[in-house]
Amino acid sequence: MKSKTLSNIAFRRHDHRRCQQFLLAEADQHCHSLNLRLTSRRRQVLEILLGSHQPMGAYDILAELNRVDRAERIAPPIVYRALDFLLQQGLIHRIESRNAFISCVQPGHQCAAQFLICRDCEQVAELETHEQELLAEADSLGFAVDHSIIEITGVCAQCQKDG
Amino acid sequence: MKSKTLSNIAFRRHDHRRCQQFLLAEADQHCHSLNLRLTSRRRQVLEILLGSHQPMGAYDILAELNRVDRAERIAPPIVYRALDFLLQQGLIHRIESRNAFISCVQPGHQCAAQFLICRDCEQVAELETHEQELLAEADSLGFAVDHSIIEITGVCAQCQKDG
DNA sequence: TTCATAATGTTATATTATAACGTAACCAAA
DNA sequence: TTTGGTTACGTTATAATATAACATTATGAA
Repeated sequence: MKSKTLSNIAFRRHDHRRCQQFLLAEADQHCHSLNLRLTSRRRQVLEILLGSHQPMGAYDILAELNRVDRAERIAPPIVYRALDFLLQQGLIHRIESRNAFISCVQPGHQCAAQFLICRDCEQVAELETHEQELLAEADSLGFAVDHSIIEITGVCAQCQKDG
Repeated sequence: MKSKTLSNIAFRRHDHRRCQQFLLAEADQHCHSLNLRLTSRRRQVLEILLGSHQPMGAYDILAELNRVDRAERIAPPIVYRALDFLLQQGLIHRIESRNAFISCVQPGHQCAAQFLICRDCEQVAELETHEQELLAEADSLGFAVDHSIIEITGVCAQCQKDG
């Protein structure tokens, strides 16, 4: 239990709206500084994810878009393209074991993230710890790492109490 | 780089047939000792996966079943059920980031496995290392771990040479 | 043999994701 | 300010992955 940065926002109280605004501003700045376009669609999808702090499926996001914008009938590729962009920029993560997406609580930190996923309340906590050992190990095998996925499923403290 | 057990079978030469026979025998024994039935369907699916040492999609397995058994027309649920059984017994793993399945090279070792996935040759190496720190961390948050997924994507040494 | 259970088989359908192609917005250079 | 290249968006259709629901068959204990 050495250097540990815990960001288990999902499992704590916090000022949701404020957090959301802060992360949106960070996203704006990130894209602006790289001369990338955080278009209204992309921003809209990011806002939806930020409004949740829980993983959402692509089709959940789609439904939300269509709920808000009742005139249009938005189709899957639009959502998937926005998600791809946000993933590439490290503004969101994909939870592989859930086919779902969640906003990143620490954009710009290289986002080699780890998740604790409660199978009861479905909340997800994002950790940011030393995975150096693991990566060093890959390295010692001559394996050039692009991307790592660490997803730990179980039952969170709250659900254990409630259960 | 402390205690390391490397089983990157995919990235080494080995006697494939012998390895396959050994793992099948282990599976038989495992199920027998727990009074579980490694039925012919389950065994058939395991054999297909053992014959590959690479991840296969459920529909790849399905196609293989239908290729072998030309009389029948096997449907998806049959494959998924066999896969579920084999997963529960820790005889195979699911690679979440690929929607694919691969035989476990160390059945019975609790199988908290980690994978190095080459995005070039698509080979997968299974590591078995200390993920104790990570699990200890989850524990320190009061999180009761069921299952952990660690999947690292990149380029293997061989493909770096070839590339 | 009979019954309960577990496993398999079958049909239909749900869920997740992408291919392919056309249109609109953006922006730099003429 | 047009032109043309590029990037993003929109649309239709369909591919790939997975499961629900229910019928049938096999297994094994009473």
